[in-house]
Amino acid sequence: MGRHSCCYKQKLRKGLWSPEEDEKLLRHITKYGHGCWSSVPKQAGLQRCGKSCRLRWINYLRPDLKRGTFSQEEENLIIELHAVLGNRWSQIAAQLPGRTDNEIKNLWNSCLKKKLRQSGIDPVTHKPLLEVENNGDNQDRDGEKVGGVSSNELNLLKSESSRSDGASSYEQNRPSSSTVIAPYNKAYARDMEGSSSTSKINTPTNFISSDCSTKDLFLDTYTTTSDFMTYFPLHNINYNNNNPPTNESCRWFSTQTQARPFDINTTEFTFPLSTSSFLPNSVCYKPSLPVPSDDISMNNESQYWEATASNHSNRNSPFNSLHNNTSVSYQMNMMGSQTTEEARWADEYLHGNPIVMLAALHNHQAPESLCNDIKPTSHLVPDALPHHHFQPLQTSAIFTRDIQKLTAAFGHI
DNA sequence: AACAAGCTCAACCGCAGCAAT
DNA sequence: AATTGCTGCGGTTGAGCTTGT
Repeated sequence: MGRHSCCYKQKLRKGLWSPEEDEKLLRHITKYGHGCWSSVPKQAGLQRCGKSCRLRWINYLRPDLKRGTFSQEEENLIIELHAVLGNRWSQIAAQLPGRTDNEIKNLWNSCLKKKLRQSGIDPVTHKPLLEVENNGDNQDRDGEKVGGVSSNELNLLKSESSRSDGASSYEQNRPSSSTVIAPYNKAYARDMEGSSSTSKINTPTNFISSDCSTKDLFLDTYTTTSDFMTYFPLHNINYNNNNPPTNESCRWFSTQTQARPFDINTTEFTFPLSTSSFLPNSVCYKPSLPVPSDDISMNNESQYWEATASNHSNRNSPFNSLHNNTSVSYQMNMMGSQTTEEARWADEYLHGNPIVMLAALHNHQAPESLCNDIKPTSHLVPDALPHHHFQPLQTSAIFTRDIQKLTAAFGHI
């Protein structure tokens, strides 16, 4: 590489670690802890720089690392979190115990990105590829390189050139998830004010600052999503006093989050929740995920898919127009290599995704409209919270309760 | 069998943020 | 206020492996 590096300067060893080196480092850290990383190699008798030791420990030697391939649940969670956090790998990794940011980054770059593309979803924006491509000029069909620059890169360049505040391009390009989470922050805060279950929760003091932007709430108050998720007691989201959590619904969460065990019967959850937990039936991913059996109209998969598909003709749905649009998009994609299931998956990803859906709710916009900052037509966007509109779309009583809960919590989102 | 292309993953790099001086 | 050192992060590289021709 020929570039300057601390290892080069100090003539230290580089490259793969030998078992002996591993043993030395492991023994040293086990015995003394790492303390100041820059002094570790000397103390451990290694010809490495501290940075290299730290990396080796974090990515390989740490005893709490989970080895092996990623489970489907983990992959799903990564995709969800990426939609919210973008390439903030360390924050994503914080939600997956035993996984490193490097590991997740590698998985994303080698596998998940491709999966999303194949399903017609832009891995950068988490929007339909065609929609993304329609916004650009010299872009190919599936996000691959055109003239040496991928469509995603073009998008980034575009957004980069159009901004002046110096923030990362992804902040603009990605879905407005920060504005989505904020209502939950508020709802949660209000719930927690009168809750007896706050003992274990370190609720941020400026949690519900009314003049604070939603972005501030999300990104500043909770410096990370992991904070937000960690603080978030599930039952406060999904149920109100009239609808306490049932064993059945709890069982659903167990299946959805089985990668990380937690006690569903405790007063609150202390493990970081998947964003999909907000909307249990949203089924953001392929329907290999178990469909809850306890909920209305969700008793079998075919029924669910049927309901979702039939929504496209539901004139009352605020997402009617976008459904039609995306259906066309996916059908066009399917003319390539996509299967019906993939198209459905992509459809579900967008229209069942709690992030996108709540963004729509919050801004009174359809998900795509929200992404594009296009104001929806008024007849599609009722002023009141459209409870009934979501039922056919989500076919989820729990989701409806979520909305009611939010409405009860702070009225007009 | 040989080669190329694609993929995976460990490791390196530069940079930014922070604290100490 | 400027400098220095440390840490953590995200982007990138490249060796080794797998798969396809």
